[in-house]
Amino acid sequence: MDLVKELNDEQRRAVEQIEGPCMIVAGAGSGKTRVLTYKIAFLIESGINPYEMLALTFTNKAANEMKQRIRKLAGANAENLWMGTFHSVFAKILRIEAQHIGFDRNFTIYDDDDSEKVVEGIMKELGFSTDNPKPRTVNSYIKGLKNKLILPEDFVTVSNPFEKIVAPVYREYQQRLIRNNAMDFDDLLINPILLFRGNPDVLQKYQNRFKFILVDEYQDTNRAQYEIVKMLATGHGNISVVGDDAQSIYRWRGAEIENILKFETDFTDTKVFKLEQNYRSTKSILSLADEVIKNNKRQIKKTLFTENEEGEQVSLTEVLSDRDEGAMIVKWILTEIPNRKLNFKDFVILYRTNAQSRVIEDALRTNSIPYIIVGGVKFYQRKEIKDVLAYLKVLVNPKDDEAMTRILKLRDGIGEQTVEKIKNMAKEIAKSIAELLLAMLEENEGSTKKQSKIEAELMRVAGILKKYNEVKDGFSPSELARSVVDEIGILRELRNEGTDESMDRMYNVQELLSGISEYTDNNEGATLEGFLQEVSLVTDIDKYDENKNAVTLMTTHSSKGLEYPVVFITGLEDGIFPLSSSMLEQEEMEEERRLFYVAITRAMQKLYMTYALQRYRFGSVSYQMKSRFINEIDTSKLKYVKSTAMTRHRSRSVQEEGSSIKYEYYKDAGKDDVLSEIFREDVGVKKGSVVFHNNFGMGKVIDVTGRGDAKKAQIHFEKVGIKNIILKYANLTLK
DNA sequence: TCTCGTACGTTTTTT
DNA sequence: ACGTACGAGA
Repeated sequence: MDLVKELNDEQRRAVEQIEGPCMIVAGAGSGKTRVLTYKIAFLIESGINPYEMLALTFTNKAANEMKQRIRKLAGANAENLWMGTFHSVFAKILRIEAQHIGFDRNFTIYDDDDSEKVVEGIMKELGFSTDNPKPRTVNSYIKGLKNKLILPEDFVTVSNPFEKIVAPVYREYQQRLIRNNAMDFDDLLINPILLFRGNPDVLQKYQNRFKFILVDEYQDTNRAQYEIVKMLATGHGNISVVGDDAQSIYRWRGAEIENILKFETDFTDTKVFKLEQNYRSTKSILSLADEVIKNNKRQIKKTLFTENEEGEQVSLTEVLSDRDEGAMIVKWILTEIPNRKLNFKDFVILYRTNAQSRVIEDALRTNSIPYIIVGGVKFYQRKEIKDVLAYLKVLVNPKDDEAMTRILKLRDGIGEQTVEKIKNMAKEIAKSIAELLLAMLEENEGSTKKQSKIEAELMRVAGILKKYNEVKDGFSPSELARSVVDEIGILRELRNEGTDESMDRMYNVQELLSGISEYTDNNEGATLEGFLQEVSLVTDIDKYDENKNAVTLMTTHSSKGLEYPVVFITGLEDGIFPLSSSMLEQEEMEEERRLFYVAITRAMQKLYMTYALQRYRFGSVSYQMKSRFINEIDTSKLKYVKSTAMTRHRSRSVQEEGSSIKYEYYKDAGKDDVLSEIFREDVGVKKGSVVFHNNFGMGKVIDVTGRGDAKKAQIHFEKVGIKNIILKYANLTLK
C-alpha cells in the first residue's frame, strides 16, 4: 500500500491520523470512500486487530463495497472487521444481549407497515377514532419522538389534543412490541442505548472491544446514533467521522446536521481534515454546485476545486410537459452514447419523488432503452412476500402476533371478528396467538367433538406451525421455506388465478425462494433468523448492480454516494423540487437545496437539467413554474433552451380556461411517432446537404441508405474523412 | 365472511 | 392514475 502515491496530502494526513477524535469533512467527489478504506487498511497494517474496529456506514451497499476494497488492500486480515449499517450492526449486538433488556434473541424486526398496523390496532382498542388523526400520522409522530430519543415516560406532560392521543398510544405501542418480542427500526438504535445505560458492564465490554470507531456519512446520523457513538467512544476517544454537511439530506428522518457541525466541540482535541479537491466533475458542473450551495447559511466553510477540465456547459431545458421531458431525455441519451462513447449504464435519471418515474419509464420503454429502477415499491413489502414471510416469522418468533394475525386473515372464513376473539383469548391467558393455538391443538388431540369450519381452519394453521416447529432444526432455511410455501399452496393459488398480476406475484414468491436459497448457499450455518433480519434491513439500493448495462432511474436521495458520466435532473419545478411541503420552513428549504446539490454533484462529464411547464399530478394536468433554485443561478452560464413540442399532439385537448397554453396531449403514440418527432432534424439529410456533427465537425452527405431507425448516411467530413453515420444516433444539424 | 363497486387520498425522500 | 378502504349486498 503506497499511501503517498495513492492519496493527496490532506487525504494522507487524514488516513495517518490514528488516535483521538478525527473529523474528515469530505466535499462531494473528494475521495471520501477512498480515505475511509485506506484508513482502515492503514490501521490494520499498523498492527491494530480488525476485531477491535467498528465501521458504521449508511447503507449495506457502502459497507459491502468498502469491505471488498479493504480486503484488496489488507488481505485476509480484514475478515474480523465489524462493518455495516448502524441498524444491522446493532441488531446483531442486540441479539447477543437481548436478555438484558427483556427480549429473546430471535426478536422480529418490524418495518413501517408493521408499526402502522400495531398503532392502528392500539388506537382502536383505546377507543380513538382512526379517521383523525390517522394511524399513519400517529405512527410517524411516534417515530419522530423516537428519533429524538424521547421515550414514552418522557412524553407525559402533553398539552394539545393530538399529543393526548399520541402519548397513551406510544406507551402501549412500546409495550406491545416487547410482548411481541419485536423491535422497529428506531428501536434498533434506541435499545442499544437503554442496554448500555442499564448495564454498565455490557457497555464496558463493547467499549473495550471497539477501540477504533469509524463513522461514514456522519452528517446523516440522528440523536440515537450520536448517543451510541459517543457512549462507545468514551474512554479511548478513537473516533473518526467522515461526512459533508452540504450533503445532509435526511432531516425528515431525524438526522441532525448539528452532529457534524458540533463535532469539534463534542470531542476535545479533534483533528479536522478538509478534503476539498474534487476528482469527479468538470469545472462547469462544480461551479454550478458551488453557486447553488452558497445560498445556504449554515455550513462548514470549505472551498471545493478541481483540476478536471472545464467540460461542456451544463444544460437547462424547459420542456412543455412531463412527456416531453421523457422524450427529450431519450433523445439526449441516444446522441450522447456515440458522442461520448458511452453505454446505457453511464446515465442516471434523477427525480425528487418516485411518482415521477412513470412517464420517464414510458419514454424509455417505447424507445427500447434498457433501464433499471431503484426504489419504489419494495420487494419485501409486497403482499405475497409478506404473507410467506409471516409464516417464517412466526416459526422463528412465536410471540409475533402481527405476523400471526396476518396468517389467520389469509385463511378462508377467518376475518376481523375471529381474529379479535382469538386475540382476546390469548390476552386473557397472557399467551401469544400462536402459543394459544398450539395449546388448543394439543387439547383437541384425539377429541371427536365436531369442529366448526372456523375451528377447523384455526387448527389447520396450528397443525402447520406444530409440524414445522418440530422439524425446523433439521432443515436449512431454503428447505424450510420451500416446504412451507408448498404447504400453504400459495404458488398454485396464484397460478390458478391466472391474471397478469397474479402471475407476477407468483414469480415474486419464486424469487423469494431463490433469494433464500442464495442466502443459504452464501452463508455458512445460515439460519432463518439471519435471513429474516437481512430481509428487514436490505434496501433496493443495496441490491443495485451498477454493472448491468442499463440506464438507471432513482430518487435523488438514493443517488447519494454514486457517480455517473451523464446525469439528468428532472422536474426542477416549484412544488416538486423543492417539494411543496418543504417550502414552509427555512431549515427544510436548505435541506432541499442540499438535495439539489447532491444531485448536481453526481455528474462527472455532463449534466442535463429539465423542468416541464405542465405535468400530470394526481391524475390531472397541473401547470408548473420553474424551480426557485433556477432563479438562484446565473443561467447565462448554462446552455438554456426552451424547447418546442417534442411529442405528437393529438387525441386529447387539455386547454383550460384562462390558460394561454394550448396543448394537446398525445396518447399512445407509437415508437415511430416519437422518434420521427424527436429526430426531425434528420428529415432534411439527403445527398448533397451540408451537415454539422458534434464530434466530426462539418461534412457533406455523399449518400443516404436505409430508412427509419436504420437510416444511414455516408458523409465526407472536412477533418476526419468519410464516415458512415447512423442518423438515429448522430443528431446532425443542417447547415 | 366475502366480493364487488366506488370514493378517496395519495406523492416526499429510507434504515 | 393508481391502489386501498369501505360499504352494500350475497
